[in-house]
Amino acid sequence: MQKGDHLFLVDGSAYIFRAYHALPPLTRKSDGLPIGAVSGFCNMLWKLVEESRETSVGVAPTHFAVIFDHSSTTFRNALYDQYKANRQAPPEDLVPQFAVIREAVRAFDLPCVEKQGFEADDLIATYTRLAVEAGGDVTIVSSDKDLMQLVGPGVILYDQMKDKRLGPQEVFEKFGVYPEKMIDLQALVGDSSDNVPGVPGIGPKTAADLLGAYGTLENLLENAGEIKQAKRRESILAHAEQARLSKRLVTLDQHTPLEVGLDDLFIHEPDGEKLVAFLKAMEFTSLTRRVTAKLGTDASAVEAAQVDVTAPARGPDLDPGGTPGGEKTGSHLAMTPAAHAAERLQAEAATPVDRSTYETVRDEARLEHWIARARETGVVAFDVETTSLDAMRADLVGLSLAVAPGEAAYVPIAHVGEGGGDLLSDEAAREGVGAQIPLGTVLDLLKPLLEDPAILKVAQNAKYDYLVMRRHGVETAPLDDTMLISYVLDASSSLEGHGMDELSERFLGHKPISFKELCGSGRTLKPIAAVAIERVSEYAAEDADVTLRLWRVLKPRLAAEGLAHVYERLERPLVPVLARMEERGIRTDRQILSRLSGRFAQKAAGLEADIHILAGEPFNVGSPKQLGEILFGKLGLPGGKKTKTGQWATDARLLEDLAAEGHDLPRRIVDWRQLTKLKGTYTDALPTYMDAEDRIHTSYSMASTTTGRLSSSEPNLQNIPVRTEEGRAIRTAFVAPAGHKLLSADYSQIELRLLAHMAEIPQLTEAFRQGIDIHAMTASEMFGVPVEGMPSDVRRRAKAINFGIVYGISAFGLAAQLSIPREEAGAYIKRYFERFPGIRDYMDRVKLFCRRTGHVETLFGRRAHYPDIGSSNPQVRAAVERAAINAPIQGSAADIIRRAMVRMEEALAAERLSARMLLQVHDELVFEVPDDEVEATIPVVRRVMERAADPVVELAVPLVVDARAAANWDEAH
DNA sequence: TACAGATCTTA
DNA sequence: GTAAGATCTGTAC
Repeated sequence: MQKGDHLFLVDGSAYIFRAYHALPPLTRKSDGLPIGAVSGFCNMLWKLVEESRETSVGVAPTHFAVIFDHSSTTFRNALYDQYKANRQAPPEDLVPQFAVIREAVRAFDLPCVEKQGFEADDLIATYTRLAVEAGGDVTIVSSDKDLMQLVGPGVILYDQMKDKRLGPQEVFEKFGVYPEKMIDLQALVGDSSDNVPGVPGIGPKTAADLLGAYGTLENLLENAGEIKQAKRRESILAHAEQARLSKRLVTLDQHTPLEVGLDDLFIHEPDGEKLVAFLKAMEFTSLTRRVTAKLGTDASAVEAAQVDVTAPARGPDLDPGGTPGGEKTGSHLAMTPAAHAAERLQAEAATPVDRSTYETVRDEARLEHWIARARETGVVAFDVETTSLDAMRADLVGLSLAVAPGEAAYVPIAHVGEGGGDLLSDEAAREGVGAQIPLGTVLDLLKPLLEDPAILKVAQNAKYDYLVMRRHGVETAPLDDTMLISYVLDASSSLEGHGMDELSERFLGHKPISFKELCGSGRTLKPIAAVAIERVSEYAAEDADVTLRLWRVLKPRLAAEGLAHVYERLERPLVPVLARMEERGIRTDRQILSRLSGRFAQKAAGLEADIHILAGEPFNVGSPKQLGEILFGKLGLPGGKKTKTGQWATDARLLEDLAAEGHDLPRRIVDWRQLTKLKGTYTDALPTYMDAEDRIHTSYSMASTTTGRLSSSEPNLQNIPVRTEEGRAIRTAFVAPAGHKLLSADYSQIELRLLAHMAEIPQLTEAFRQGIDIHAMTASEMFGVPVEGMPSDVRRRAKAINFGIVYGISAFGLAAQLSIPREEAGAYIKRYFERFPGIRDYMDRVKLFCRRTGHVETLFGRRAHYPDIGSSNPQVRAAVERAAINAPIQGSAADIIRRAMVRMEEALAAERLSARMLLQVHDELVFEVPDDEVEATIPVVRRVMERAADPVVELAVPLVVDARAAANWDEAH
């Protein structure tokens, strides 16, 4: 929160009573649930959100919260036991609506705040103070006079019913005192509805007069003897202490401990589908119509949500809270998400993991028992044990299940004797390990459970388990992934990763058996199938148990921290999409790679011989250490620099500079390195990944970058060469099979476009709208050179600066990139910021936000945490700041292509196209398309990609996608 | 055998 | 100047 921000605080409890009384009583839904107040509440909230957005109410909110009362007992009861003692119980038909209204607020994707032991007014007072201190403005949506004491500079009260705004002047007109005197006035007048006594015989008018004359309550009480009117004087003298007590009762607590921070109230677009699902469930047809019209959600495509207030469960895929048959968790519906999450963490951390209770399932009856238990709880954590870390090559060895914390089992399937079984027949190998249910039977029994839409399956790194099960004919769904939940919550460069062992130690305080402890490593590595079943059972069941416990701790945090949208829209649905891409793989031409390897080897050998002659002795060219000795020691070449570790630096840029000075040796070393790199990393290595159909299956990691990008490994298909001609030759080996083409579609300048949008730079936005060459435009702005006939070097420099901006530019880095003095680079940057001052403002805003909150956010709300942003080491801090500046840009682009990928399969299917997505390379998607569908596919792919930000973010710049199809990746790209 | 550092590939 | 992963070398264990 900062200057210019605007916080809206809705007094939810007052809202409820107004909605209830404003509507005809006994409005009921078809199933009999009374929903009059819910309806009124939703209408008012929608109207408020919509109107405030259109700024007719005043300034549009940047932060928003709905605040509720949480309990009847507060610190005021300790002061005065009669406080609110004569409050009447709420009407009977209103009671069940309270929980539904909290659901409504969540459906609107608005933060819903309440705290045990505190009144809504105190929370409102605290948020108001914090917002004002941060320099922001506040609109309190309420007409309660108790809140008038908060009105002041930047703080107003808004009465939605009357459409009236109350500032200090309006308060004075109404009560005869300015807001800062409201507390004293209330102390004198009292409040019969809250049982605040006040001073008998003193009403608002008298109180205002007295305060006008005496200034403050305390001054009045001290000098009450001077009051002329006898009755008034005696009453005040007699009730002075009562007035002081009343003052304490009506004074709002501006220092309530908060569980939801001010910055967590940052507003974002409502999730149309979630909201419509709720409204449909409530049968609010006219509001549904208005909402869909506004948000562009297709109501017919959305199913009504399950909102059931009679049972604590809300359906397993929405909430890991009350599961039917699970232990009592309290009526969490009445809790804030944050309180719920905190309670969960405490509960799980307090329950130790006990491996001795796990069961090894060796017959069908017991397996059926576990399946039945899973059906009772509605949630099951599972984990597959296999022969390989590579999901595409892995065979099932066993499988574990957990249905409740501490209630877990392992189902051995393909364990063999201690010898390993390599030389034995299956049957002989399985001797002596005890009974195991045959694989086919296990699958037959588990398939209905794993595919049951009503049973939530939880896994750690679910893509792996999903893929293994899919290869065994099981389409696991719905699926939650603890690794991805952790990633969404805590993506950070300095925090460790999201592996299960790590998460378990962090959140449960428990260290699970590691794979290494179970199977050894290196020379001692033993196939898991050959490890004693009882030991594997403990290990595997523990993994499922821990996964379930982690899920119970982490899942509620998503809602509490406003990250449910990121998880539900950008992570969860991508799991099966990526799994299928990995499963398909891409066809590769072994011959092309082999020919290239030969050519590279020959050329490298020739260069190596030359190098040895020029060096005067044979040495290992691949050793930078030996090379440095030769170049800068023996031959005494100039320009020797040291690396961090004191070795001679021999990187390509340095060698290029030497070559430019006319030295033969460095040139050849650069060439040799390129060839051996291409050979070693690509042409030699790629064939080892090919399967029987000559296809290569990469593995995507969804949780290993701080920004939200994917990464690819084994092999990495996101760094296949493209810049040099020899490198590009490798791309010709990635081919489409007979009758097909490869289609490559990539976003043009997506990061710069997003920068233009996010920083709101008019020149850049306009240039993108008109389709102007952005680097030439930048050069023209900076150097005053007309775009027509611009020298290529001028454009090149501008291009480097544009890239630099996205990377959080430094003079040092730009100087290195352009091989110019640092002073010159610094001058460029200065000039750039003069021409585009909005960029500097934007960067400052991002840094400030990060400093305040410890994180930055993408357009879609994904967070990247930078705990070291406040480092006292200027170099560290500058590096973190650059990362923090880059993350929202890189991350928003990553979010956009994720959205495109999630929507792509359905869009293609809807057009009856059989194109298959194979690869993602950050801003590019590669498809395999039948020859005769290429023409029809291109517009569909482009449309999905170009509209991927809709409807959550309306970009000020167009997204442009270039798409081309060809027989191989090089020609398509 | 395991790990860190240097180097090079991509967006 | 951002974000990744793979390979090779050299050294520590």
